[in-house]
Amino acid sequence: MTQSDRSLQATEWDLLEVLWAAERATAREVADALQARRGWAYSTVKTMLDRMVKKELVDARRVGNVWEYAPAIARDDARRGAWRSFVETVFGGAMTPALHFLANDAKLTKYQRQQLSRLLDPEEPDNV
Amino acid sequence: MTQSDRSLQATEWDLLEVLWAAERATAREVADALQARRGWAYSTVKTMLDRMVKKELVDARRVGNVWEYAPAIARDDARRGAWRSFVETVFGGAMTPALHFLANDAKLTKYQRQQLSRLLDPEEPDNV
DNA sequence: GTGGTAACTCTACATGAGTCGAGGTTCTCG
DNA sequence: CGAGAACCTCGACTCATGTAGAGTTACCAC
Repeated sequence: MTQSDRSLQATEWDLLEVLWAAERATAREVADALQARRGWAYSTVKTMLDRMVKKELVDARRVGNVWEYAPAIARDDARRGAWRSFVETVFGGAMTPALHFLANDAKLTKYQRQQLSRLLDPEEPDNV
Repeated sequence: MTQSDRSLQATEWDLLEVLWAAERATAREVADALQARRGWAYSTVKTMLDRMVKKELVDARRVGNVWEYAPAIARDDARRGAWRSFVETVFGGAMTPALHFLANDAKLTKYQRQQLSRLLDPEEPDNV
């Protein structure tokens, strides 16, 4: 249950990025951060934060007369979820074709391929 | 321009899958295919198809008194676009962290890692 | 205690996705 | 030709997302 199914919206990622970076932040802080790079008004950010609280994507707590928000989900979990849902919608959930695509058709540069390859086969193949 | 920016919706993938598989199909055929696996009514499918025509995701042509639809974009292009937008929203567009994630945190099975590794390093490294 | 300022709440509206039902048009075949 | 079936068009409704202004409250400095 909770929120783990529905994958995040692009804007939700934006908000969460700020929170992951800050650990926690007041609505105003988040708003300022996003005001800079997205031009959103305070109330826009506040609304989004509150809606995300309802979805259990962020936690809110009142500190004095100010609201403080913190991410309710871990970035890695969010990323895994996004990857899962990517494979799900784009490849009908089939991992093999997805990997095949990445290796052959994703238009990675030579360097990126090497990089990925190296990451997959580390010199010291131990710690699982 | 055209549609290449906005990434496809999950339902749009469903519709397109049918069209990619069939090369082209009448509204009714698409509707039947999706009726089976999704329970959508004919008019639902028709509406979606027509909206997708407007977005230039599919082509439509009248054959006799029936509409025929065909994909307007290639599946591989759609997949590349989806991958691009995945990296964009989930990793802020940074490919390196994205690859790092895939190699380390995506919870691939050992077999899948091997598979990917093999795909990246083919025996015959020639035809670019 | 009063004004100013920062923060908050509430309500609202537009757009897009998702979802049809009702009713009109066109074949088709007896 | 007439009845049914098959197909299509239109309008419509709900919910989520994106976006924010206006008005209200809380707090601080004087």
